[in-house]
Amino acid sequence: MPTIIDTLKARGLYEDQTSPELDAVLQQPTTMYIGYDPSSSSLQAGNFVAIMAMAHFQRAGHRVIALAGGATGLIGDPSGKSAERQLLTEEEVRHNLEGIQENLSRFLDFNHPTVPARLVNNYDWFKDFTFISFLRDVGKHFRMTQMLGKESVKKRMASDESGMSFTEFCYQLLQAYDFLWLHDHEGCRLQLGGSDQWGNITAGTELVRRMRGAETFGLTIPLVCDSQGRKFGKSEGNAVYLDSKKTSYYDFYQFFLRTTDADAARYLRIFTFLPLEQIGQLEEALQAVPEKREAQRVLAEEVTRCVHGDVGLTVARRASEVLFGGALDGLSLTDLLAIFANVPSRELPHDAVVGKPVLEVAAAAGLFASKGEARRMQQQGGLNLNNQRVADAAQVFAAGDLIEGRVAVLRAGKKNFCLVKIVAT
RNA sequence: GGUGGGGUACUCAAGUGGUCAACGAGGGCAGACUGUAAAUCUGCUGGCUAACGCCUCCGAAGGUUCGAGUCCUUCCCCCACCA
Repeated sequence: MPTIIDTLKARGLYEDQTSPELDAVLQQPTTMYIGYDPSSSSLQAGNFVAIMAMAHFQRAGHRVIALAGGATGLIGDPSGKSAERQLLTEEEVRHNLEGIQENLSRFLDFNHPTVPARLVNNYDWFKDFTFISFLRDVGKHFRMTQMLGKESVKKRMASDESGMSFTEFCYQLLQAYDFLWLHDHEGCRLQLGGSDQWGNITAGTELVRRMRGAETFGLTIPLVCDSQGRKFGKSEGNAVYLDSKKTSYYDFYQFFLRTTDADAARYLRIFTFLPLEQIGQLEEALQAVPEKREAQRVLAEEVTRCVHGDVGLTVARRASEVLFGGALDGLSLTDLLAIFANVPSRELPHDAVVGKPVLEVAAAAGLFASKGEARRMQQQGGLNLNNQRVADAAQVFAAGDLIEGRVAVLRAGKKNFCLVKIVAT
């Protein structure tokens, strides 16, 4: 019978493991955990890879624990960072944890009859830990040479401009202790993480071995990049979030729909639960008739449905059809509002819109940061009103441009839409 | 605490008295071509302005000067080594 490791490998979710014996251990249901950084109130598409790996574990009958780094988030992980990072306040972290919990609930079954997922916060076991007892009980088991030998530490020490603070240096102790705590209290034997977490994970297995004489394991998943080698999950310079308040259904769907051919099949394996045979077929279809973009479409639909449900998918799909369909003429106000419910909009008084230059309205609506930016965009032919190019810089917003006297659709470039709604003054 | 090196726009990075809203590269955005792809080509990338131009900007605050990113003083921060 294929193990969870075989599944992960086949889907491109496997990078490395600490010991070959892990394969045998995973023949039995095992408790594993993965840590999330609460530096944002919503998980990003970048966290997606880890979440999928975790979901595969749960589907394979293992017990999964999501660890929110409420305490470690107050310190900051130096791994993969070139510079010291900003510290979050305790309130910020608390707020962010709530959002993360909500995000995770869409992938993990917290009510599973036999192996319900758990969410824990390491602040709970760190908050009453005193510095002295931590040094005595935990610090004793760490050797300086090993700590200094960590890749994340070495890199920073060798850097000309960044260096590293004691606080960040201690991060690995905290993460190692997490593993120990979960081992003791939850019977956790495996930590999963991104490949940049290798050093922190081995610090944990090492600590458990020294203090408890027990063997624990680590498994890393690859850092997913696009075919250009760029880190996955950035769109127009902004991260793609799982929270629809931060990234709309529409933008979320579009992000996946715009996937490059070269990445489509790989993303399908990583980000969906579709059977590998079906993905193989989509891959062939993409070769044969690339312009149909079938693989991208399925990818966008699957992922959007998983994260935002059927409702989110419907909204995103309808908006996409309309926005890439041409003229908006036949649409009623009700339709428009429904379609654009999830697209950025701005409410403006009638007087600030009708009779004003379109450029000014576009800037006021928040489509551009300044009038100058709006002008540049217009000059380059990238400004559209109701899907019609604004060719004249001096064009004035006419009353007739308002659909049913209430809304108008502004667009910058191909894909940045903004709905202007008129409010009564 | 001492010595040396740094802090310039989204990032990297030039710039050592005027020609600097600040070279260059990357990134980003837009247009053309396409398939909402890739590649390619072109343009844009501090604010206000139709434009002339005005304003803000080079870690912070003062100062010298007709004129300062560039010189001086003090302060803050980062890095390395030493104590």
